[in-house]
Amino acid sequence: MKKEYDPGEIEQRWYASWSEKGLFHAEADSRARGSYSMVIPPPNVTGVLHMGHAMNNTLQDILIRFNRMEGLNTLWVPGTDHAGIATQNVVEKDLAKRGITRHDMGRDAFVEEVWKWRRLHGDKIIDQLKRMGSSCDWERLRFTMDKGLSKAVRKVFVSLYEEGLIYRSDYIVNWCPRCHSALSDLEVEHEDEDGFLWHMRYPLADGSGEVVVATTRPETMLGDTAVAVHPGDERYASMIGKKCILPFVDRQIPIIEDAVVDVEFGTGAVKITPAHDLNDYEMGIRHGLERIVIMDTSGVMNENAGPYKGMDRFECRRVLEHDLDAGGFLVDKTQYTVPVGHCYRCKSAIEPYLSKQWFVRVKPMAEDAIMAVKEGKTRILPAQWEKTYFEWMNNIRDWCISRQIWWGHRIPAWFCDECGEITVAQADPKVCAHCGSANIHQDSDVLDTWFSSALWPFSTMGWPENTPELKTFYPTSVIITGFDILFFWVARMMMMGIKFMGDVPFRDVYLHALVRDEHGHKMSKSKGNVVDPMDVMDHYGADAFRFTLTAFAAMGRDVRISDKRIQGYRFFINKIWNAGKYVLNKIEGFDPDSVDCSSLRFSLADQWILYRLNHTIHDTREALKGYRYNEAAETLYQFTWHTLCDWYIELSKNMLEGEEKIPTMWTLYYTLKTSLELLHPIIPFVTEEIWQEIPGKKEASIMVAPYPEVTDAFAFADQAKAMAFIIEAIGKIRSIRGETGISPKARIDVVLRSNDHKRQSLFKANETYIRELAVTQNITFIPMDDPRPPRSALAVVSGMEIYVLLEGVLDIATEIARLDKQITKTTKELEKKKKKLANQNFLDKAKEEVVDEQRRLNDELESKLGKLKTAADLLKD
RNA sequence: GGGCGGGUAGCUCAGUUGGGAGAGCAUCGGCCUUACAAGCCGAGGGUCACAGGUUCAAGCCCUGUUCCGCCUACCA
Repeated sequence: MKKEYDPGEIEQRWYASWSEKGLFHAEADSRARGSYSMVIPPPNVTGVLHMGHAMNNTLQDILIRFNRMEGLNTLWVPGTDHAGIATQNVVEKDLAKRGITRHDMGRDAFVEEVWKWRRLHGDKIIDQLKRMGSSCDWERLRFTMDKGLSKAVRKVFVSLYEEGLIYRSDYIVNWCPRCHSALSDLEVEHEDEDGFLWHMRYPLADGSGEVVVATTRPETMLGDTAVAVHPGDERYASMIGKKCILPFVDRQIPIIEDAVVDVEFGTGAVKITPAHDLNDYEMGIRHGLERIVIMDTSGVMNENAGPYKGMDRFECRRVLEHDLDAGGFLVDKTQYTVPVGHCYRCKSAIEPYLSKQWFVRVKPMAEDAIMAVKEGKTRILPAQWEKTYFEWMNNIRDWCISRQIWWGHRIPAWFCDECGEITVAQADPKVCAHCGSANIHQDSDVLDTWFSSALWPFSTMGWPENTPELKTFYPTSVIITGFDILFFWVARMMMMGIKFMGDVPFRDVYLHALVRDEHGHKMSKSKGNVVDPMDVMDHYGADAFRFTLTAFAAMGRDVRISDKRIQGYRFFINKIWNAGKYVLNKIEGFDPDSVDCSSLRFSLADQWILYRLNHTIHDTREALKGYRYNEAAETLYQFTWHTLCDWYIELSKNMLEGEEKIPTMWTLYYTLKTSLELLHPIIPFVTEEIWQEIPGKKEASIMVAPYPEVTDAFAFADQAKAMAFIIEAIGKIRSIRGETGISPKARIDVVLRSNDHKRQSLFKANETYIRELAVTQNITFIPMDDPRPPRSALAVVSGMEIYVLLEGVLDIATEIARLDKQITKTTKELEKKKKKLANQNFLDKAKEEVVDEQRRLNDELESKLGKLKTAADLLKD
């Protein structure tokens, strides 16, 4: 084995090996062992791996590998998402470089171009996931525009349509004038911007006065069809029913009353533009108002805008303001913060726009999805997200699913040019279902990308066929994803899964945090703070990267990735490597299969590490089962480095001779192997590399080795406690050495003074540990009747005093100072304890075991303090 | 406007039934001890945002204040 761990070559080699052996594959066999399944949140096919993916896939892979080692029939379905608008934008940009627009090509050619793009670049992110070690079943790789998935999409659309849950209607939608498409409410990002509130006057038609309205969007006045005031607003009572004149377009519009109007806001009179504002649209329906669309699909003013026709909407605003002012219509203009919606893809300002769109009536499905969580059929973790889920589900509005783009699932609806009716069908119809005319054409819109994603947990398993996959693996065990797509995706999968499969799509939902930069800022290209996971892996290896993400994945908290931290865990990987190297070297030629471990005479140190290992197994398993990733990582880090390496391996160096040799070799072998298996789900590569070198009979890969289980055979609680005393003593002696500046090489003499015979014999029997790890020479045991050794440093442990003889080793003054420091510290602690125990209420009301514990600690501190004081006095004389 | 999360060591963060405040990095001192200097041994450092309350006991539970972040919203 090489001196330093080199991840690059090793990671590549093992991934290929696992793949060749078919270890990622799961068969759909419901008779087999229990099953465990997951579907990947499909990354955009245009995507490149970012920190979010890295986090997401690491957490998934850990659970997949853990459960696979548990012996479950474990499936992880991978795939990619066609990502309608995003992908179309990418390909359009590509074409633009060649001076071509999609309109030059036409729809069919453009769609073919996107497929071509996908074939060329679409698997990049898949390769990156492999680089991370993701153990997906690649034989089952799916794409949301696959034949099978497209079939599922059509089936769902047609069913919902027939049930009346999908309908087509005029409505105000979020329109992106750049993408030329409607967007769902979720695809709009709101942001407060500095704007203005314009007050403008509309003269009354009968010349009896004027009404002043306030608006943040003066250009929409061109589409006004009413002015509304609150019922009973005395200021305007006399105007109700009258008409006012809209400047520039000279339209007469009524003044109406509606309870929605806020008396306090602005002038208490609001202009109503039913075709360009949702509120106004709804008010328009209530009052039967005309709807005048004043812009085209690019946000350019149309013929209804009269003299402003042909102007961009923002240019129109500027010109109109000038004209209003010039015409004496502008009363006031004040600074005002206004929330503006932006397209989540291209960031253009969203235009509320009246158009005909397809919608899903989601209320009934939302109710079932709420019930499923309330009844515990699906658990949402961390639990605080449940509330958010309910909140959204309860206030859900119909889902606009049509998009005016070309890349995506075409809506399976055909319009009849003869009778005007709509035919919705799974198979492309030849004639209109209503009048039989062959003169039909398909709706040009495609479906919202999330429509197909909503079906992902069952469409990837072959639905609508009744496949063995569905039987074996549905519902999936858990979905792991970022909280940012709880509504986009998780909620909709819940609705669709319950609707079409009759059961929830997953038992658990685990929502992880966002990965941010080290200062807590969201990573973005414009900020230039993006850390590329591929760079990280090039530098530190996939294992170090995965371990970092895991250690940071505390439930419900943002993750701040920092280079330093990754480096720290890179060192940890190297530490494991070196421990492996040490153990393998020491057990060379050792055949673990020839040893019956139940007949081995384990040393105290052996028993101690086996006991600690048992605990580590328990804690790690519990943490993983509870999605407490950071705890699992922390537990294993502490055990491997600070228990196994710092203590046991050091202790083992003096136990590889004589009768201790075989038990020590076995313990080294066993502890290393088990630790690697425990670590494998988090850091698959380095663990496999070392594990393969371990002697003895074992599985073809650590990937399919059984995950370690707690065993009664190592329930060495008493021995572990005894060893802990020795470790404590070694620590105390080392501390004295360190603090008083005794040379690390100087073998010192130590006197252990105690009347505790058991303790004395324990230390006598295990003298070697102290001699080697605390670098001592003579260790003398004396009873409490014997006088304290003069000119010595003192450390107090429970039931024993430890004296380090200083004669000729160092200056007494240093030790006096050291003791004084400890006396101060101990006195403080003791005071706190005394105060507590002096409180009668505490003694009366606290649990008995708590009081006893406090008394014990008090006594211990008291005795320690006394000893320290005596020792200090002695030295001062 | 509504909702959620957070404020713990210089930095990044743990701390799940309330009972002696932790880790990593950074800092300081000492070590090339034959697995590892990407390492080993030792040390220093915190009125757990602030103010109240509950309790024998609060980083943890309750109320209020404040600061930061996020989500959500049809206040023109």
